[in-house]
Amino acid sequence: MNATHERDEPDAAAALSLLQATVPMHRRLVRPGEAVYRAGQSFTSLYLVNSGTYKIIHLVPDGREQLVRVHFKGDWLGFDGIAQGCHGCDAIAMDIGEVWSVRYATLQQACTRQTELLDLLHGAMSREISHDREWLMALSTLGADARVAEFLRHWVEALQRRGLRTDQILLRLTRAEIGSFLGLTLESVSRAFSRLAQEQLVQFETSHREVGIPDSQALCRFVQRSLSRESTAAVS
Amino acid sequence: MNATHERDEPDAAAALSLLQATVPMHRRLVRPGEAVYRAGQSFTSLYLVNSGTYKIIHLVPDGREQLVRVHFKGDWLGFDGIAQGCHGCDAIAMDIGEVWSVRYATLQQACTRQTELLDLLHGAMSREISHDREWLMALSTLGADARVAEFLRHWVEALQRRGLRTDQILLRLTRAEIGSFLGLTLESVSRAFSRLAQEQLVQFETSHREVGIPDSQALCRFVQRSLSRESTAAVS
DNA sequence: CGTCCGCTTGACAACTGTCAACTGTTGTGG
DNA sequence: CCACAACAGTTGACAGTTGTCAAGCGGACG
Repeated sequence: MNATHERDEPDAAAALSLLQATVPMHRRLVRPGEAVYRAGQSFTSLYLVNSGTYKIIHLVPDGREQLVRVHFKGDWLGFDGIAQGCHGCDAIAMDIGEVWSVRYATLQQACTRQTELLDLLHGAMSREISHDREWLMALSTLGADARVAEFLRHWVEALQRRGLRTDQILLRLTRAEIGSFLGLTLESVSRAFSRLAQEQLVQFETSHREVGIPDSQALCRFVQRSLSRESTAAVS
Repeated sequence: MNATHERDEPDAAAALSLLQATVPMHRRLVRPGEAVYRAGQSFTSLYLVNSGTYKIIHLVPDGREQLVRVHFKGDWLGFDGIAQGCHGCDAIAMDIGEVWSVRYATLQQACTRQTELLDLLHGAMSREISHDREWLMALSTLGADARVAEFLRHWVEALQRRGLRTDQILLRLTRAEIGSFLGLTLESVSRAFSRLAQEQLVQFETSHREVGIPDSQALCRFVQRSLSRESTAAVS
């Protein structure tokens, strides 16, 4: 599939094989735009991503939608439902993919026997919490250009951990969706992309969704510089 | 202590008594400014808050600090450490309080025997994820005034769930700390408070840290109104 | 009593949102 | 095959919000 010979993220591979070995689950194929689950739907199962890309969105009454998060292979979907008993967001497939659904009750019982499974689950939830916190901090400290750069950096990092190519990434999101995630308007996202392109940090080919990343390190440096310039919102 | 005769949040009380009954733990008293754990410190234990208020902060190299979250009785501290093996933030006591520390390895073993404990833990982590997501959305959609209102609303809600008085709350945070949490400058926070006071949504007594909330419902309405006015950052 | 610190307020600058025009692509139907 | 509409994206001009800088107030504490 790619130049690195399917060297998937260790965690992702381990999670998938362990789950396959210990718990009964249901493989489900999804098509672009199809929902894995929807907000309000009662919580019964967790979903482990085997392939594809998924967006978590929150629908506001007006019909507008807010992008909350993007998930890749090895990620779990649906943790938000455990506490409340129903899901708070929609999980939508962005391309053809496969999720493995596991009944939560079953998983719970399996956890009492398999400590590795418990580790796996807690690790995934913990990572989810850390990830959300990183974004909380990013949103409260970074300006528009740096937010878009950080968005790309995270995407690249996610692909990197899964052994996929990172010099050319395909965002299956509109500018408006990216903006709704970053707290910006679509125009601000577009301008940010233009400025990043001017600084040679990204390149656009024929499609505006395909982003060339010549040097992912340079993106990190850009975000770091932006952080150190902003003495903003700091204490003493 | 208060008019409602110590009617604590059911969840919090249940969590505390269940933990006490099933797992060996260490009661630890903390004083204002004392750290429960610090960023970089290796992860060994989780901490369940028995009393007091705690802030989770992230220290940036420059010595500046970023407020990430505030915790109350019944909340767990330290989930972010599970995946990475060390804590990513500092947890600092804001007043005198008591936390119950439980070795994670021990807790894990106990979970294999006590399903209720597993439920409890997963519920807490799930709630943490939902909570962070709510704030992600708030930060990307709300203006300055609404963010401050939302901040107060959350604080009130947290006290309400624990059966404490909510008409008069004591923020143990400076304007700068609130600002760092909300992605605003201390001046913007101050101005937002002034505008909320003008609209009779809050009242300030002698101290600027004591906030009177005559009608917490009105705060909700204010945030809702603010949301519907902003067709911002929406998709189609 | 004086200093330090947290808070408020004002004036101005910078950034982002709003509105509008325009380009380019895609898909549909004549 | 072309005309057309629909849609994603870019760009410019301008307005609104928030950040920056500066001044001043008042309580806490030595």
